[in-house]
Amino acid sequence: MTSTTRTRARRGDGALLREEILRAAEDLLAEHGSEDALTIRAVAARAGISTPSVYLHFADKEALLEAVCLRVWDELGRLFRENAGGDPFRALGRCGRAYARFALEHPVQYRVLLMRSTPERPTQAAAECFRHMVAVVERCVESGILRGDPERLALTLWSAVHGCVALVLAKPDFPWPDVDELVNQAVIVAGFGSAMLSRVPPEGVPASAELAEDLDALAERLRSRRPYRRGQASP
Amino acid sequence: MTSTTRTRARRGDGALLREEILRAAEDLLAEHGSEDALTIRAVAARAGISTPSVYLHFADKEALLEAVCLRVWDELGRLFRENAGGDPFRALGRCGRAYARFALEHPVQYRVLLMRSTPERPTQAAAECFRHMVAVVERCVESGILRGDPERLALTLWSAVHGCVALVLAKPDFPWPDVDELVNQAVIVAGFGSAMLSRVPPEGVPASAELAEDLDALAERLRSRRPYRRGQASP
DNA sequence: TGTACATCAGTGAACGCGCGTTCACTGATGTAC
DNA sequence: TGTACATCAGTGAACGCGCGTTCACTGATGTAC
Repeated sequence: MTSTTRTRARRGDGALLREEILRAAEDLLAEHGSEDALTIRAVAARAGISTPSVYLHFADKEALLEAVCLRVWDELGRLFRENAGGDPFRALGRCGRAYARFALEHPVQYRVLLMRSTPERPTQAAAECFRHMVAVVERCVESGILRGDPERLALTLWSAVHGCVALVLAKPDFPWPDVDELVNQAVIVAGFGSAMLSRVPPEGVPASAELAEDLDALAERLRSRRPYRRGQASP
Repeated sequence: MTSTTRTRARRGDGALLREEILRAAEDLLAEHGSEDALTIRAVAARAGISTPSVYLHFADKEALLEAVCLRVWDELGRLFRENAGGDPFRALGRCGRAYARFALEHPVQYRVLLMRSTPERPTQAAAECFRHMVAVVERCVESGILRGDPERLALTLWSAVHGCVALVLAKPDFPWPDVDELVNQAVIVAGFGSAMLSRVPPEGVPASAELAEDLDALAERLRSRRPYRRGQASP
C-alpha cells in the first residue's frame, strides 16, 4: 500500500473523495472476502484520509456498504440485456450463466445483497434483478417452450441458479468439482426442469422405471432432430 | 419471561446447566431471527445465570453458536432416512421437500450452517448432509431415472432446493408467493431437470419451438400412462 | 490590485457503547478419617 | 457421629478492545468590495 499523499480537493470538487472512498471500500471487500472487513476506520485508512472524512460523503456505515454493493449491480442489468436476444430458451441459459458468473466475480457484493437478511434498498435491488429474469422468461413462454405464470417460473429459475452460486460462495472450502460445470448443470436442470413443470400430468407420473423409458424415448427423438446450433449444450 | 430462580446443580450434575444454556440460546435465535442476537451476555441473562458461567460449558462464543446449530442438525439425517424408501424418484422428491421444510423451520441454524462463510465444523455438517443426498440419488441412478455421477447429481439437486429456501430466508420481505408451492416447484424442476441432464444430446437441442413439440409429445405419453399413485404431483 | 471575509474540505481527539473474556472469589456439597 | 478438608458450581467486578460517531477545530480556496 503506497501511501500517496492525497492533495486536498478544490472547492466544489469534494465529491471526488467519494469515489476514492468507494474504491477503497471495494478493495477491502475484495481482499478480505468479507463484509466484516468494511469498517469506517479501515476504509478511511485505506483511502489515506481521516476517519471522520468518510462522513462527509456517507451518512453512516450502512449507507457506505449499500453504495459499494449497489454500485456493481448495474452491471447485472447490462448482462441480462446483452444476453436476452436470439432463441428464447438459449437466451435463458446464457442469462443464467451470466448471472452466475457475475455472482462469482463479486462474491461479497452478491452476499450482502442476496444472502443477508436486510430490508429496504437491497431488497429493491433483488426485485429489479428479478424483473430482468421475468422479461427473459416471458419470451420463453411466448415461444411455447415454457408454460405458466412467467413470474413463478422466473422465481424458480432464479432460485436454482442462486442456489448453486450461494453454496459455492458460502462454502468455499467444500471440495466442489469444477464450478463452471456445476453452474452449467444447474442452468440445464433449471431450464429443462421448468419446461417439464407445466407438462407433468397433475395425476402424477408412473414409477421410476417406466418414467425412465419415456424420457429415453424423448432423448432418442431429440437426438434425431437437427440441433439448433452444434457443439453447445442447451439451454 | 418468568425469572425462575435457578437452584444450583448438585455435585456432578454441572452438565445440566449446559442444557439450559443451549435452550436459552435457541430461544434467543428463534425470537430475534438472527445470530447477532446470540451474545454470551444475552444467553446468560436469558438462562438466569451470570455471564462467566457460560464458560463453564463452552470454550467460547463460537463453540456455543456451533453447538446450538449442530444440535438441530441430527434431525435432518433422521428426515432423510424416513423419506428414503419406496420408489426412488418419489423418495427424492420427498427428501427435497423435507429438507426445505427443515430449513424453513430452523432458519437461523440453517443460515449459520449453510449461508455463512465458515470453515471447519459447519462445513463438516454440510458434507454429512450431502452424503445423505448422495444415498438417495444412488437409488435413482440404479432405477435408471437418473444417470451419471451420483455426487454431481446430488450437488445439483441440493443447490436447487437450497436456492429456493436460501432466497426465502434471506429476503423475507420479498412478496413471495406461497412458499410451499415454491418449494414444490423447485423440487419438481430439480427432479425432472436432473432426469433430463444425461438425456440432452451433447450436440445440442433444436430451437425452442421444435423442442416444445417434443416435450409436448412426452407429456402426452406420460398422461396416457397409469400414474404411480394418483392425486400427487411428482417427483 | 489589495484585503477582509465566507465557505468548504478535511482533521485530531475523544465519547460511549457493548462486547468477549478473565480473575480472584464464595459457598454449598460431598468425602476421608 | 463429628469434623477438617477438597471439590466443584457458580459469581461480581473489571479489563481491554474495536467500533461508530461526534465535536470543535484548521487552513486552504475562492469571493466581494
